Amino acid sequence: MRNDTKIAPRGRGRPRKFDEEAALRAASQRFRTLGYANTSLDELAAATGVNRPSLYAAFGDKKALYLAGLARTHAVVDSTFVALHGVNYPREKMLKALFLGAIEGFLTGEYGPSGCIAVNTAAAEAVMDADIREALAGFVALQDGWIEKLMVQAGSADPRGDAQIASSVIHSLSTRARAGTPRAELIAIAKKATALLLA
Amino acid sequence: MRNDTKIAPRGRGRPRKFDEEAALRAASQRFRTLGYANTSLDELAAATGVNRPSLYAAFGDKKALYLAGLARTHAVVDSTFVALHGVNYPREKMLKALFLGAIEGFLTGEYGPSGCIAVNTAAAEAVMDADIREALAGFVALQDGWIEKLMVQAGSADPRGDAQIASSVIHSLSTRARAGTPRAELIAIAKKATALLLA
DNA sequence: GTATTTTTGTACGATCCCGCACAAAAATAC
DNA sequence: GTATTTTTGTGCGGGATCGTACAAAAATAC
Repeated sequence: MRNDTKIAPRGRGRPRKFDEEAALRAASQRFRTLGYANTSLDELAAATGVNRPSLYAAFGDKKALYLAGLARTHAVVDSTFVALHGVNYPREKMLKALFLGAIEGFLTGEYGPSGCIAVNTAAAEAVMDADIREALAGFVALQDGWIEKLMVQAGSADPRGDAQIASSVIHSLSTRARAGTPRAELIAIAKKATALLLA
Repeated sequence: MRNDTKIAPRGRGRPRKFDEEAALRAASQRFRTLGYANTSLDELAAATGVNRPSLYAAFGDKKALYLAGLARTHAVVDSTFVALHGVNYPREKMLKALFLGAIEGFLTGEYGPSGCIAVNTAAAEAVMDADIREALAGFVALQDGWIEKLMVQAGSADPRGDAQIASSVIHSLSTRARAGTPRAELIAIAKKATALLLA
């Protein structure tokens, strides 16, 4: 296995042994699998290969690391939407790509289908933690907003409403994936949603 | 405030000081607000008025108490669907009652809108804990199944598909409520979903 | 009134976990 | 080569948490 993620030189002191982006990716993976509250810093240190003090130095405390992971995922999702918007598919093909892409992502996971980190782990913390609640709201808004753009592009008569429904179905696909629903049923739901939105 | 929830006599030893159902309700409330992993037994003891050893004696460990709370909520939801099925509304009225009832429930909470305990707290544990995952799957199936029955009753041409979409929108309404989405927007989404399902 | 049974409530031990202190290590600057 | 700077990694202290042991309390059975 290659691990060539080189690190930008930092000028003076001892060079970092880890790649910040890779560590963030590993930490996010762990948070997504275990949930925020169940993920200990020891596990994060083990998963990232970075010991606790270095994690603190690089990211701050546990919550800051989690929020950084959410922000990274936010950026990844955003660029995915940029790409999908770029190809300019007709309505049906766009919906298909949207739903099926989401499903495949949601079926991913270290120990089984894990859905969306925001919908399925941030939500648990959202009532008592305003920062995480805002991050979750930001995710929802990102998805709603982009799908609305896609709907406009595809000539929807009610882009906002159609986007809210498509986005909602995606939320549910995330929950269902995590509940163990098999791929075939997720795809059936996506097909039905597509049919309703095209009618 | 009245508290007349009397306790069934238990025959021999010292009588219980608490009502099992009331304790379960209080515990579930706390789990819903804080999430499973964030809820300590000390908090549960404080919220229920039952000290830890008595909680263990009555329900078993923390997970058993949580699962009992989910089961109780499951039963409550089930009886709600029984009632909704009993009134035999026409399609539009039925969908309105379904969505608006869900929204009002999701906006409930000790410290702000808390959504559905299963969708928003069980999901976080679902990847690593098979018991909780099954409980979540049971919730999803309960809702899908009942809404399908309602769709049949209301004369839907595709009861299964329509039910899956309606159910999915409800999942998302739960997530959105927890993210802080205001009631008006939740209602707008419900209206749009109703329109699509009636088309 | 005595024995039995069940619940209560205090107290405890063991574990886990977070966040940081501190010295060693590894680089650059001069 | 010496000083400076930054990261590493061990190790620790305080605190929270889970689950249980054990004696006191409160009821019934005889």
